[in-house]
Amino acid sequence: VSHSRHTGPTQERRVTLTDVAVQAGVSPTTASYILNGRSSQMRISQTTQQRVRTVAERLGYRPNRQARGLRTATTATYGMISDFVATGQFAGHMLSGANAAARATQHLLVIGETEGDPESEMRLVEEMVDMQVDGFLYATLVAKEVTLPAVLRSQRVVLVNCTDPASGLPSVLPDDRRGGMTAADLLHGAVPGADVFVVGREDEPGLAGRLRMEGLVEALGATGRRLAGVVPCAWDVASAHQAVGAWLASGATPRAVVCMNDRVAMGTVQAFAAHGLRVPADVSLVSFDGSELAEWLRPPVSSIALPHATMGETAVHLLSGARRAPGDGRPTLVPMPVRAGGSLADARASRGRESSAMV
Amino acid sequence: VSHSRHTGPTQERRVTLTDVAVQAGVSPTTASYILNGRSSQMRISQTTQQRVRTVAERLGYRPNRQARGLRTATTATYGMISDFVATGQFAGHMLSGANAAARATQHLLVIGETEGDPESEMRLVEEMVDMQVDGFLYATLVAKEVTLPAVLRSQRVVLVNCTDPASGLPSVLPDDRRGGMTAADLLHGAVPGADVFVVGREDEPGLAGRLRMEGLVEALGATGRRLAGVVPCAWDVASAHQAVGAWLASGATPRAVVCMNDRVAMGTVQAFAAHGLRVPADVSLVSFDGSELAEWLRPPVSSIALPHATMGETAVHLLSGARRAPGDGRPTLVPMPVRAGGSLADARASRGRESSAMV
DNA sequence: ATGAAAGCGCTAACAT
DNA sequence: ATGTTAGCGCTTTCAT
Repeated sequence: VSHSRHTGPTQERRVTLTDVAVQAGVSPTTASYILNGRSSQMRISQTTQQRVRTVAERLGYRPNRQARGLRTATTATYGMISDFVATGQFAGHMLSGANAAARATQHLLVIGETEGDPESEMRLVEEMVDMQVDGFLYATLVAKEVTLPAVLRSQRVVLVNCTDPASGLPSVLPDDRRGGMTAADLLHGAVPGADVFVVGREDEPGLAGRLRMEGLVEALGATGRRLAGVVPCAWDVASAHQAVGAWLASGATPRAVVCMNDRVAMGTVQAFAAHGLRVPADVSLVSFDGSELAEWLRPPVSSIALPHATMGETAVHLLSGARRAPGDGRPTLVPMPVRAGGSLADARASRGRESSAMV
Repeated sequence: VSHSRHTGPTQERRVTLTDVAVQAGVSPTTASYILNGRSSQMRISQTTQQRVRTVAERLGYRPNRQARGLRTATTATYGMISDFVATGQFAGHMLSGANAAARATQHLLVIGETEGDPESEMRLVEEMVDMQVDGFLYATLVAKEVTLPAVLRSQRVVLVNCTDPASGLPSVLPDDRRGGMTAADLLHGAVPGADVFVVGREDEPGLAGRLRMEGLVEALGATGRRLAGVVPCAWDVASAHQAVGAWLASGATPRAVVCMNDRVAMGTVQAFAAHGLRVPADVSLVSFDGSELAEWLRPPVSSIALPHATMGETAVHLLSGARRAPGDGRPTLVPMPVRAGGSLADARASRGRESSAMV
């Protein structure tokens, strides 16, 4: 090995497979087989294997992924196209889950934020295709139906938090319908007889509102109840605060409320506080999202969580594992776990203490 | 063009540079120069240029980035190593800013979440080095001093939201010190004579607490005031709620408060409400972070924002532009903009109306 | 049980 | 003003 000239720093050349082969006294072919763990099918002697491995280790050999990729037309990377990654913590959780799952198969994640711009989206996808990512995650901030951009049609792709029903492409969605049922069950457990109200418009953009409502109504029906009413408002703090405030001012005295998301829950809690309604003593509350915000409220609000991390993971598994499942087309639904807070009355406590000791 | 056999779908081969060259009747070299916009220095005739471009367009030619990369030891990607991307919305904003800046130079972003595990971090970096990313962004959730992992020493790298003082490596940090001064100024404008209190421990992990405090004290001093006191608590909602509650219960009647972050502000506001203190009529409030949470509080809290998106952008510019600025070693400080809420008293209104019309 | 040789698609010296 | 040639580092078919 020649030394660099004494001017300037040594520009270390990376160790190549050939370097290893030469040092170990074998051909690159042999070295390649051994280092890729295919030596058994090739019947290479134990001693040679050991020698090559040792040399590789000593030299600190690391394969050049571009060279390998050029040969195999793969990259060990997945591309993730998302409309919004800066808004809320949802994208972060999805990314986190997807990243973890990708790591488990030695893959890296390339990301791109489109900001909802089709032009930008197209360019992003094209560049990722050019670099030969092994597959795409196509994610949206809000759960909804989409039409997959044309450039992605010919790619291996899994939709996350969205579906393209027409295409039958694999997709991963939160199970909002069942989530709605869970909400009903939780309130039933807390305030058995009570009328149930919903805060938040059903027809907010996206699938969530409709599905949660469906599940809620169905579960209520199963125990012979009906939805007592909806306080319509946009799914944000200020709207909920205002709408619930007006509702209470008009004389409402709710005992069981479902909030369409945690921001709505925050506005609702603010309005309750302003009207002297105590949670959960006077009114029980359950919400959706499972964000940190729910924990921060007084009392912490029980929330049915959007399982973004799990969705990210699941999507990557779909992408990597299962040989393109026989295009059954039905979305993979991920259950929404309950993040328990203190916003649900303890039915046992209010019904009397016959059944359990005090806590 | 030959058709595929009638069994199975057509496996379209990608158009290569050679395809274009052949179709245009030139050599790959010529085509390469033209399509890379270097035809002028090579003195290639206008007609040839036009012809090649047309053919490339017609064939839908797209360069194979791995092939190019193998040749140039380049990838047009940056690697971003972050400890936590799922926690809070900060990582999302940084990613978003970094992504936007990277896009502007045709670069893609490869991300990796280490979860604070050095082992995982090392592997992530190694894999990114193997794929020959053109540079690294090394980011932390909490602003702090770090020691750059050894594997990254030899790489082009910019630290984001952290510094490695010993190394003199380029880094980007929020200007928390000046942010502290801004807080003092805002309160001075709102309740000129009032004693100023801080909620939140100064020695929370990370640089932010100390710097904000420094700036605050300095700015107070500049107008002949002192910090009236600190309500020490962890930087989260529950701690702040509890600590401020106890403080008020002991008889405190603050008129000007700085909260160390928006979660602390939330707890503080909750405690104020519980004690009948109105914001901003009774007490003025300013906070740090500039998160959505601040907007959601009643009233919205004025917050000095962590400029994560700008930091991400800046870091990418540092990485791509400036030929490794003469290792001056001082961090690039990004200003923290004020996100105005309604938590600051209007001093003019309370002092009388001589100076301005009512709004 | 191992090696020679070809080639992935591109760029860049070096010819003309 | 354009073409020839070599080679980036790896995998893989085919020989031996």
